[in-house]
Amino acid sequence: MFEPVSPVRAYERVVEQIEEAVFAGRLRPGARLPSERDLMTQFGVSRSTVREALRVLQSNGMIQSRAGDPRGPEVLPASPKTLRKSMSRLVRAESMSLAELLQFRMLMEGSAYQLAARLRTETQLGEMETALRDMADAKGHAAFSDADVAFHDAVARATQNTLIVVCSNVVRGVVLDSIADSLANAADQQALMSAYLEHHSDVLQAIRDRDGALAARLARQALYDYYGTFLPQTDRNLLATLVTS
Amino acid sequence: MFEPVSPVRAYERVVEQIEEAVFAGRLRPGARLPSERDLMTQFGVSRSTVREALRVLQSNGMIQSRAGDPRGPEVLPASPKTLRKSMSRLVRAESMSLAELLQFRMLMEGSAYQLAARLRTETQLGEMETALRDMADAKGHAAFSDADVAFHDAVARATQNTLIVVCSNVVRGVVLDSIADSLANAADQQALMSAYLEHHSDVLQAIRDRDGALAARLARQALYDYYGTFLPQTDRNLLATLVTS
DNA sequence: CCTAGTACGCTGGTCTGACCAGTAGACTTG
DNA sequence: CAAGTCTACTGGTCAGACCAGCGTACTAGG
Repeated sequence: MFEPVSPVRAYERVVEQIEEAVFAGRLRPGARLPSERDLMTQFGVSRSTVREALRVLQSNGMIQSRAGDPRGPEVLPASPKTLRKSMSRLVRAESMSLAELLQFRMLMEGSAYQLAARLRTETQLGEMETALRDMADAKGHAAFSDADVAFHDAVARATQNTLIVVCSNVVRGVVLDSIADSLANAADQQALMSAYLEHHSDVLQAIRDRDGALAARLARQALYDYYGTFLPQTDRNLLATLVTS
Repeated sequence: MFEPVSPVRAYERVVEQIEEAVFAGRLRPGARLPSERDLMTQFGVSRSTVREALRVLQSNGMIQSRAGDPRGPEVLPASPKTLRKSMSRLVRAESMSLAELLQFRMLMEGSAYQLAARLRTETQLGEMETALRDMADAKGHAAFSDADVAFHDAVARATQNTLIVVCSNVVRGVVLDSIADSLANAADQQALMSAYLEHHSDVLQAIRDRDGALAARLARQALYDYYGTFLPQTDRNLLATLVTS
């Protein structure tokens, strides 16, 4: 019949007020908050309380403070970093398998590529081509990976859906988080990379042809071939059925 | 050539150590941390530092503390709550439209339903039927919504992919966050609900028949019909093309 | 003997006041 | 006018204090 109530701590109200100001646009990214000592008089609380509030905001990625900077804490632009952090955390806590992550990514990226094939503009096609060329020219693993990210981002942007862009990015990051070391030690990196590259040029062609179904299938195939090598056989079989569907 | 370094604050190391203990399983959900005064001697820092560390952990949803409880701060089980919070935050900050959210949900849920149709067991089919019956029997909006959640969860679980379960849940939550008020004031709630219900029983039949493509299409259709009424016409047209693809 | 009620010892939440290293910008110096 | 120095303030940390709130152990009453 009634809802349980919990006491509202002082620092929570400080957080709320600052959050509200950010969301309402009164505090834009790049703006500076008053110093802790100013905030403490403005809110009428002690510095410890202000500091705990700022700590929360900082851990949420909303502000950043540097010791000594007379300009005060900086309001940061929204970033998917915290999203990625909390997803990574959950993946670890629930001990999700790489197979699950990969399956999810295949599903999501498949849908995204299908949509992208339909909506892509010539400009975006150009971005994808550039990224692909960068991948081919890449010397080290880092450069290759950067170009890869650029390619996927270009495709995601072609969907004209910000949430798809963000989530693709985040999920890719989470997959990489949980595989980074295996990837670095992979025996036949070179072969893997060139196969991956070839797949992507096929994907690009499908997107150019506005063949969404094909683009989706090829994207799933590329993921399967690239990351599947790190999976145990049983998981690999499970994902194989996803490639063609 | 070199990476920029930032000074590591004391409270960050405290956070790291406690996080590490949680991830390594040395601190399981339900366990209690030492009191702040104990932690301060164990870490060799002041109470303010300990408190700022605990504040960060609390805002990440890893612990919870109650004033006066002699058992100390409680380690919480991992929960998608923070994931939802950070996604909601991002949606607001990037001012994503409802159309984008819905499009994303249609894509993701479509894929999930397709997979669920293939993998569902008889038990899960039973869970879906129960949820559907609860929806039909539901008196108020709250009960209806609860049963709806149960249905979607049952389908998500049928995919046997934890990440799909979590993300479906989160995205549904985010959509509801950004529409809750419109939904409550909807003129023809009753008609909307009964149409929604009918769609779901069709979806269930498709899942029962293991017809993934149909299940996906019907799921997208249901979302479109239900939430589409809250969209401006142009956005609605955009999503309409998604339903049949 | 058991139960109801109370008192205690601790908890977290908040405040005060202090010190330090670090930074930006004004200020001085060549 | 450019180089370097100085200073006033910043955030990070510490110490010590007080309060309300919670469990528990103890006590008084049945």
